Amino acid sequence: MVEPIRLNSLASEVFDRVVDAITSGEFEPGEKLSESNLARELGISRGPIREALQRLEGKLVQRVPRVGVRVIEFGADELRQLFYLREAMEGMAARLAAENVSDDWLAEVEGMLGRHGQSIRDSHSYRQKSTDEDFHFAIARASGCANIERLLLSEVYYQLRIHRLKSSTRPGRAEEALAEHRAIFDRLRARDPDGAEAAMRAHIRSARESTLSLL
Amino acid sequence: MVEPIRLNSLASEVFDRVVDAITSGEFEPGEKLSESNLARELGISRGPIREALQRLEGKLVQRVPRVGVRVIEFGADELRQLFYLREAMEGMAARLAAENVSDDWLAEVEGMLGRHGQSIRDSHSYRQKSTDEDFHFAIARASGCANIERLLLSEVYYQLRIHRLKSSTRPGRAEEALAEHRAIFDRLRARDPDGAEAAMRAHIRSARESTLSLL
DNA sequence: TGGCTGTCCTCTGTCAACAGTTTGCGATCA
DNA sequence: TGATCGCAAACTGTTGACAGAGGACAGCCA
Repeated sequence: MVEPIRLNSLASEVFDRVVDAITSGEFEPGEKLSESNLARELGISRGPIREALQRLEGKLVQRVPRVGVRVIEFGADELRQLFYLREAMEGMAARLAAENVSDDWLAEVEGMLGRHGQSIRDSHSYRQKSTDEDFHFAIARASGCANIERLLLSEVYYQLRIHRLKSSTRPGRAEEALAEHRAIFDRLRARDPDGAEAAMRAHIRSARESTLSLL
Repeated sequence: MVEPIRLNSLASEVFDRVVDAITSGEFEPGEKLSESNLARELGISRGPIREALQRLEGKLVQRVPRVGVRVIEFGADELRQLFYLREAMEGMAARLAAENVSDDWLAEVEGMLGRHGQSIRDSHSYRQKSTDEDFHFAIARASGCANIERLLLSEVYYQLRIHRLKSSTRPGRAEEALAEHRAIFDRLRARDPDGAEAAMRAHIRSARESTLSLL
């Protein structure tokens, strides 16, 4: 079988690069992103740059008409509101997932949780490396609700990554979070929608408290 | 005080016009929107058109790379998922609003509900004319959560309008909805977050059932 | 007759350039 | 000395043009 030729548009390429640059801290919050400069640095014209920056608007950057685009700034208020949104959407995702999950999915996620436990015992941190390993993303996928999956990815998780860049987690929080994940998983395996939503919302409230108490 | 000069960008103008055209039925679901054609018809270049269409991506249109943009098509599945998202976000909005609302806000919304009641007695329909008169939008505003307000507006309400274009409501649904709105309002006035969220979610589930049963 | 192929036209993705606006800096004046 | 004004540079919003890809249609071959 022949490999299909991957013809990413320049705009998508720029989009990915800017997301990486922002979520890795290369571009700092509040920093101005000039279309002309980016175009010069990347060696392309301003069109694709404009397109990529516009796709990021409201997610990772803010635009001021006739002035330009800056990396979003993140205060305690914004962070709290982000957790509210997350609680609402992920709670619903967990509810829907509880109605949908297959035995295969449960087995896979159980393995993931086992690896997470091992990782914590090794390093006492709980940083997910890839989205495939992300428990929350797995539930969003399993919800079968394309809207929720898309919005969580594009509106919530990107912004969360910005915050995680410059904040540490409370000692012991990793173990707590894993225990809460196991509680959610337990309700998913029991196919208990109410319980799954309640467990997920409790988990996210707990993460919110833990995060905000450190500011 | 001098009125600030309103200098809308062409892209915003096009955005508004395309939203109107789609939500009013001038552009039908599935119809292809050609950048070149729109540019010719509106007498401007393709840049602002591209920008406007891109802002609508995922909301009212879908883009296929190298092919173009079509008006989003709306099946029963998509509609159900839209109601799930709505239930999650508006439920949370009602909860937050119950913690935030001022007496002034309550008085204003009580007046709005009174007008809605009158409108139903007159015409037996429950079509909101403007967003200012929209009960749900008022709650989203009152939540004080900018994220939720923005996403409800841009992701949910636009799509709902498409659906309402070509679907009738069950006889008697208007009265039901108003009664449910009053129940939500009652919990808001009592500053009861749990009750407000529960009432809102019950209302949206009820709307979902009523809507889907007609397909 | 049915499917494949080549051609033409239109459209999207990208680029380079122009006009008007914002911003920063230096000069001017009280 | 401090604030204001004017100018120049840089940037955004917009335009028109070009290259390559997709789609329609007619002609060709089995």
